[in-house]
Amino acid sequence: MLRTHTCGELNISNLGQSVTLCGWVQKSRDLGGTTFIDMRDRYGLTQLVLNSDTDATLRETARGLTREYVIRVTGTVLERTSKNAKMATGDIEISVEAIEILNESKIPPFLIEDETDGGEELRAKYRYLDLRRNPIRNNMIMRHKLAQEVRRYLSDLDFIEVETPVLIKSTPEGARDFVVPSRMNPGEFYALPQSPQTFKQLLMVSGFDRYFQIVKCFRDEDLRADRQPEFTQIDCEMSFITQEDILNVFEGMTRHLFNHVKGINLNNFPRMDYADAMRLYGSDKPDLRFGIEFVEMNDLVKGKNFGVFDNAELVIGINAKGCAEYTRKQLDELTDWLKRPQIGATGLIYCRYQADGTLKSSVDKFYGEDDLTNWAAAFNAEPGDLILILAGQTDKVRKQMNELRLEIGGRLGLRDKNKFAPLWVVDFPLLEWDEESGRYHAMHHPFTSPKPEDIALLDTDPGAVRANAYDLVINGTEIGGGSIRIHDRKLQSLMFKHLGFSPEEAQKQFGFLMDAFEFGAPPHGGIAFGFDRLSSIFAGLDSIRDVIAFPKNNSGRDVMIDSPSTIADAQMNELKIKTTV
RNA sequence: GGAGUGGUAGUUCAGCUGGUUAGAAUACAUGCCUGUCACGCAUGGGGUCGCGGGUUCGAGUCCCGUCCAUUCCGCCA
Repeated sequence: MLRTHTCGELNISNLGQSVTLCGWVQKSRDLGGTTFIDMRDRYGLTQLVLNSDTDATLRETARGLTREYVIRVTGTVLERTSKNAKMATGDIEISVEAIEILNESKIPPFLIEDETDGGEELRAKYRYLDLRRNPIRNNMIMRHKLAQEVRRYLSDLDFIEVETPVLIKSTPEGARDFVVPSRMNPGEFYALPQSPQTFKQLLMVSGFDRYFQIVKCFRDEDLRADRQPEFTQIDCEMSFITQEDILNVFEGMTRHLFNHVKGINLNNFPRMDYADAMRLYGSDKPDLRFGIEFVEMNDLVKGKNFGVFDNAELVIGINAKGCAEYTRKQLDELTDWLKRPQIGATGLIYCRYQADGTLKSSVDKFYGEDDLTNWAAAFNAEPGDLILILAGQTDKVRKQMNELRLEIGGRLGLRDKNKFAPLWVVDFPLLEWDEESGRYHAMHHPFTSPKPEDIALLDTDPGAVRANAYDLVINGTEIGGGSIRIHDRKLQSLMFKHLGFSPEEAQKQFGFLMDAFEFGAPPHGGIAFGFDRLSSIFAGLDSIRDVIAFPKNNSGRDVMIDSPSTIADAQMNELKIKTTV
């Protein structure tokens, strides 16, 4: 070992000891007669001191040290004459007796400090320097703890971690696959898994009973702040269970993680039907850190000759508590914000419950005081509140109101990063109509089982069939999702039929799974958590990039190693990939 | 595929209705300073204003195109 201690552990109890530390030069402060150097490693910061008692050539060496030099220092632990309460090692300093320069460093392009001056792009290019900073390193440490606690919790419940293949088969369902050419099978391709879904089901057929894996998954779709082309899932599956068992085990896991990693004890997670989530919040992942439920107003507003409301399929409103003070200008800005193409509302109608108890709406021409009083009652509004109303086609207006609700919640400071509101959303629809392809798609995936009592509806009203599917939502982010699977060949075939597969296609794509179901497949189900998203929520971040050691940018590029990149013609030839221009 | 925002010193940014030599902070360099810890003080170096074209007597600023970054919509079973 080149060192006797780390830079984070020395304190007043070490006084007088001769120690050797290794680390990076964080900063030096040369006061003329005295030179202070802050030395950093993963564990902390220790101050070195050189003064008139120090050897002259040693002081000269110390003056030549600039930021990020890697040094090995031997000296004696002294009590500081002026202590620094803000530092863990602030009571002591090292009187330097020897300095060995282990490696020099160029001046880094941005500050290696908690509050850096570097922008995202620069930090990404020099990610190894960014990872030296406390906030990013702490994210990595927290992520490690999360993974460790996941393994501990699940292992204690007899789950077994099994690795599944990364080179698998491309399927047409779901997201676009990343593909890998096969040199030994010219013209053929592997696909990288979007999830280990079929493998974990086969492990259930194999009798593994309880499986999990912390595993990389891949989707070749456009990225977002919370979406990377390669991401990590906590993938889980259990046999001989009901939906209730899955919810209990994984609610337990989530609470275990909050308890052991953040020291937070969460109450029992509420549950909500998909239909209620859509009706009350316009979203299948409502942020329950705050209330503000939708109020449906059709009965209150129809038939008063106001065309916008009369022609609308749905009129809904929310009560923005205490926002009656909003000026006309603020409301116009809010309206413009709603009209942006990303949201696409056609207009915003409001009703102020003014401080003096009177009601004033933007549609007073059509609605009298009695009407507005009824509105206020429906919203439990009080003086000082502002009712915001949207009208239109049901799905669209709910989606728009969801955006408005989140915006208002944010403005009212109700989306506190230190508050955690988990929610199970259950009873998702099995199928979802897709205009583009003109057929139903599996809302979750094609292996999800329908609720037995709804199977009859498959032929008459496929969109109304509910699935044994569930999502775990925390603070409006989908953290996990799963389902009770189909374990019967006949039912699985029926599903593929409803998804527009011919029997031949179904056999070609998923025959291996349906064949397996014929050899004693147990009833099973599972769930997968987005590990990056979970980590980002624990870290209080909106983006998952800073909980990933080496993330990709918005275009799927790694700007540090500069990938993806072209390959040599020889490689292309070997892979039998034709180049067409 | 679409919409928004941005690109000016190593870095983060300012730069108005187009007008002298493009600024600030910080970083960096040099000097001074014996208790700093955001040390202080003084001095200094540092710019293809993303790239290409256009308008104009004159473009960092206006227009067109393009590239890059970022956020969102589509997409993501």
